[in-house]
Amino acid sequence: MVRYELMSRTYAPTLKEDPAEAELASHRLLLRAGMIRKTAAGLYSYLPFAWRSLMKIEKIIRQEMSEIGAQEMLVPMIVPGEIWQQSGRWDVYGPELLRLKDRHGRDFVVGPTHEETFVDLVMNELRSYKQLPITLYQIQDKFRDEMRPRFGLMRGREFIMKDGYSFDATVEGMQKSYEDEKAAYARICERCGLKALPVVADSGQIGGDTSVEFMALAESGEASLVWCDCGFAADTEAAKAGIAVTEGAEGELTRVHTPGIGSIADLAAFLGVPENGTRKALALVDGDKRPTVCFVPGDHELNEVKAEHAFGEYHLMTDEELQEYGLVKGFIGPIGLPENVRVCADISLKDSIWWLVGANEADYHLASACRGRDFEIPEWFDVVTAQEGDACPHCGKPLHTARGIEVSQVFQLGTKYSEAMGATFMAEDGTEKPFQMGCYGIGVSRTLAAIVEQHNDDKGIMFPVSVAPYEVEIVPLNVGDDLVWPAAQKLARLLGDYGLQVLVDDRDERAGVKFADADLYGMPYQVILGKRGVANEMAEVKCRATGEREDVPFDKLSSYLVEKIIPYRA
RNA sequence: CGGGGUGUGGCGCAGUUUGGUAGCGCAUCUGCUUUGGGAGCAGAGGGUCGCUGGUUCGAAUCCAGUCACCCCGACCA
Repeated sequence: MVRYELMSRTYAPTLKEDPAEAELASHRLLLRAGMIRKTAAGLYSYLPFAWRSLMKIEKIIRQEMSEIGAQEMLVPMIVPGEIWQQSGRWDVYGPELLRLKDRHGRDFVVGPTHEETFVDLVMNELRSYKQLPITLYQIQDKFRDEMRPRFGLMRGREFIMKDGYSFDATVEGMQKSYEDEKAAYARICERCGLKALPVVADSGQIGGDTSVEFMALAESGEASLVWCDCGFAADTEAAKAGIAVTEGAEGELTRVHTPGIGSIADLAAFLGVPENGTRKALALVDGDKRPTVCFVPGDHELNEVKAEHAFGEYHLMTDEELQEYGLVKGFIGPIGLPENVRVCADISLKDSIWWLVGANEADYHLASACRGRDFEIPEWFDVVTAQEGDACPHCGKPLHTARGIEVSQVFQLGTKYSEAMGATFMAEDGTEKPFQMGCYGIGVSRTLAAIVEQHNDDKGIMFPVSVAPYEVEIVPLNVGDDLVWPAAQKLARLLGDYGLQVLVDDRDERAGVKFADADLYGMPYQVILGKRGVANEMAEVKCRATGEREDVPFDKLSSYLVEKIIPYRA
């Protein structure tokens, strides 16, 4: 019975130098610590240490799922194309979806997510409201053919995901299932040692109305979010913030000569007004191929996700298109636009009457343009990205911005998939109704990357106890010594007997090599055994996270470490 | 997919501009010394320079094509 692991028997090849391809701390350190290796672009092999860590993350997930009554199961990774055609996503999902044909020419996809499979699974057996609610989940590899995989585990093409699906009879039931799952997700992040924030999110390609994603706060995160002291937080792609705009001067419509001043920054400086006192005109071609001009506050940016909700498959006009539609780049305004142009504006401008705008004529702007008197805006959309200082939609205080890694997301799907696929049950009132669904995803491998991202220093990883591959690493400095090595074995066995997960660096390496590797691996506690200490039955215990060292007598070592470790297990 | 870049022993790189038959550091193996923060000395093994074709007496080097990977932009756990 092995109660501890020998370094010489595991496979964790470290790199002394930084790999050229790694930019992010997590990518760099997971490679250097011998936890992952790239098999191809966006495809990573998980080596033993990474796998042990992932198993712990999964264990935490399983415990929390069990707490809320969700059942684990497993469906095939390969999905018949037919059910994707039923849901309609076969045509909607782009090249990110890996499609393949079997030898008979039948269509299949490698599952990027499994709403279809689960709906197809339950629709014939769940026939009555009496069988509901039910929540099923699995932990499985997913494949998304990302256009640009990067950052190691952060954005791979194949990745480990926990995906869960709830089936309810009523909207209220679905909301309860959703809230349970959301609460479990918050606990999962916390137990994995992640500082994460639930933020209001866009529901993207998955669909549905209500969605929250959990963002692990990290400067290196690809997602940006806004948050408020009152507890509100949202993905900037979804945030409906209050935006302060400055009114233009009241008075007669005035033509202002602004030679060569086509940018907002130049215009604001030239006329001595704040940038949000100007109105930026964005020219685009909407999903129906109509030329469109959309006005936004001068200091805000168009948000691509929101714009897609408003305009469909739009694109910003090229210089050629601007010319073709008779628009003057840098000087577009609402007065005197060509007839066929669709005109709209961001809702933050709805209360604003006096505008400073382009004159639709090179080198001229219009001051005191009065909405209602000089022009009208027929359509209003929420299309700009919230930014630092915008007002919180809940309490009105200024929002802060931060960056984060999206580790998980929960969605209220409603009947999107059940209706499309004809998945119904018999309701209490005797009518056939589509299931009310929710779906819930955790990027398991991305969670590992996020943990490393939040717990590292210049020497390496600093694993939280709950997800560390091993809890203790014993570092005998001289394995050839006839006192040190027997002591290392004895202590390893002892700590193992107390249930601690122990790794012993039994390699015949120099002290410096072992110290450097131990710091790189980042096991929470190092037990360092040198000749002098061992002669006095003393071990030096180093806490990786704090750097604190303490000399502990052999006979106190197990109780010392048990006390430090057991309470911090997940 | 658009733009930029890189492919040379296991890893990190030089050599390419100006063609002349491949080098450095780390790692590996052997021996001796060393042994609490990535050791020293001596010796050894390992590369048809991503691939294909072309130019040339001669190609890592020049030309064409192709593949892979990385970085910047549009998607998402």
